[in-house]
Amino acid sequence: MLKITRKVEYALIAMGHLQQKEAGQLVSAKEIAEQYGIPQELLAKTLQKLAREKIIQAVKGPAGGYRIRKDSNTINMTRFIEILEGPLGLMDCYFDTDCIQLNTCNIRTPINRINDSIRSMLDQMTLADITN
Amino acid sequence: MLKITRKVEYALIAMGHLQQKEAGQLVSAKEIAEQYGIPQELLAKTLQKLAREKIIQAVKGPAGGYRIRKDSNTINMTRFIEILEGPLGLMDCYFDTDCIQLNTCNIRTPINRINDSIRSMLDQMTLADITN
DNA sequence: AGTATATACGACTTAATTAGTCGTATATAC
DNA sequence: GTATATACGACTAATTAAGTCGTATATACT
Repeated sequence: MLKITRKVEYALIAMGHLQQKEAGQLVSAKEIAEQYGIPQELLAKTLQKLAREKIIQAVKGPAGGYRIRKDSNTINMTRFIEILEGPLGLMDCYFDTDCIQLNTCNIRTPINRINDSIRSMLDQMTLADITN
Repeated sequence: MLKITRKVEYALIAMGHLQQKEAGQLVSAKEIAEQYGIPQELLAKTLQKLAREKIIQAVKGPAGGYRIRKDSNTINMTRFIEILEGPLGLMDCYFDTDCIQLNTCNIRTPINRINDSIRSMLDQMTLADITN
């Protein structure tokens, strides 16, 4: 509980790695996977998601790979996590409002307050804060 | 991801319910389970854990049940959650230090900083903040 | 043109965690 | 002694996360 998934973990490791490279330098998923001992295909899929959302840039073909964008490290952690894992909330009713217990539930409001706290914390945190 | 488990959810609902009762009044797991439409046995087990840790007081026998203690609502959320779910950290390496990747891992420190932020937030939050 | 290597991506399988159930023991009020 | 409540470990079911596979596409290089 309250754990980050491997997808996010691997993605952060990769972002950290990419940011250490000189601007414009391409690194393949394979290279990163090997260096950190993580499953290549899984890492590839998460990097593809990030590329789709324009967090990083992908280049196909041999000698291709991924590279950082100018604004890559200004993205906040809420967005980053939600790209990879979907909606970020302590309970589903933070997004879905079709809970049967909604009327009797006596903790929805306070839980959502915690939620907001965590979210705003992650909102204010950029990738640069993590990977630098 | 970053979700609270049902155990904690149910426990919070129950605590909220107990706190609404007058001091010393006993409420059975069955009664709470029925009122909020949650599985009785599961709720019972979580309340037992809380009783074992002296968060609430249990009374056996017919007309028995659980009741709030004087200091029940001064407990902080980190402790409350950890009683029910065990160690609370975004990554296992926050507690276990036997990760193979520890040496190559480039995100351990920053992740732990986030961890500390979330923990201290939950540390400063008492049960009363949630259930009142 | 053909080959090697990279991303792209959906479908699938396996592993791990969470949720919920069951059986049995114990305490106690009536 | 019976009914009802907590106590608690063992078990099963359901859900989610982790990882794999197959296939398509782009492209640099020979």
